[in-house]
Amino acid sequence: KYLHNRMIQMYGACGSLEEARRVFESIDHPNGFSWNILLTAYAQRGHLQDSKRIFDAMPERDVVSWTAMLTAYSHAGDLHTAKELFDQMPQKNNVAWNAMLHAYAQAGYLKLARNLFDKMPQRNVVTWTAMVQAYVDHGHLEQAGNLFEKMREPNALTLHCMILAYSQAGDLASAKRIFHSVLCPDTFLCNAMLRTYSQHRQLNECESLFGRMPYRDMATWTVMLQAYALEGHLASAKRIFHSMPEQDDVSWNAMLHAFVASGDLEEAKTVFDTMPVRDVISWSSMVTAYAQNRHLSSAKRIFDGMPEKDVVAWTAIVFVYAQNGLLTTAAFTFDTMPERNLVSWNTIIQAYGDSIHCARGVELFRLLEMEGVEPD
RNA sequence: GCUACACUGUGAUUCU
Repeated sequence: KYLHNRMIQMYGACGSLEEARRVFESIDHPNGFSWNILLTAYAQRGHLQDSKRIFDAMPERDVVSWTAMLTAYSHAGDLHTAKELFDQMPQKNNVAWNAMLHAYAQAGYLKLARNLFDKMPQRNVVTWTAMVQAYVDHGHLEQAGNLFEKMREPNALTLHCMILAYSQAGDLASAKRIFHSVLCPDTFLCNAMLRTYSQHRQLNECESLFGRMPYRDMATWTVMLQAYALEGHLASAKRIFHSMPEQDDVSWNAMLHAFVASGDLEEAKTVFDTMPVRDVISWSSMVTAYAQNRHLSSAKRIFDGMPEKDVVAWTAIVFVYAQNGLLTTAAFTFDTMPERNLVSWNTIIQAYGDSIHCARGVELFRLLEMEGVEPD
């Protein structure tokens, strides 16, 4: 049963929900773990209705099941139902309170989040970090800083959150100060600081920190690769890529994208043909690569050849059509694509806005709001 | 012993 549960979880993690369900159904008497794991597999993939069906079918629901549902509704933007679940939960633990706090924060209700924070039975480091993060995300840097100062045991994640906050606010000095307040920063934290330096185009600082890091993981190398690529040092980026102890799918994609972004179609093609595994990210990078070089038909050929397409890939091809003046094709593709998000809406609205059909752009903007997508 | 909460590296639009 333990092994079966692990299998359900693994299938769920890689998105094979059918397989996950098959394993679940092969279990004689699934235990509470099995049910919860299946439930979260569906919930974390955004299959809200299926999650709810599983939740309702469960022989018994514990605090884990309730919290998983709460989070699922929160991620789907349904704060109302999330709150109802929270109120109906037979018992609540710290995790449940934290999940509700985060739900409020995600929905932009900072005051409600803070009220919850103040009246919670206990607060742990997750609670504090979620609250700090909430202030950061909504641009309340001062309150974030105040709360942070009061924390007794910030962990790497909390520090990372503050580093990011100061970095986004353009206050590199404060970010550095926090980083240097840690005696032995772990790889996680160093990576965050590396990225911050990279974003502020401090390549020398990147190199110096990189050189001082006792341990490097995949993220370390990939951030360095990007830092060089961002400055246009493609040869150095390539050198980093080949110096890595091993390459994973993320670093391959980062290398590919570096060449795409630099406009080097030939190198991009070579990487694409060499990489051991091409996922949906690699394919859409290639769509963009051809589109940038005005190879409309090649872009389309790559797109059509994709084994699976996600919303990013669809949006990329819509943009390619629009950019080449094929507004009708862009619109048709937009209408028929299986899923749309804010970026896809922006893309099609801008396409109309740039054309003589800007009234249609305005019309689409209203449609976007009707679909319940929050415009930016 | 396995499940739920904040959480570091890769792709699309605009702005910086």
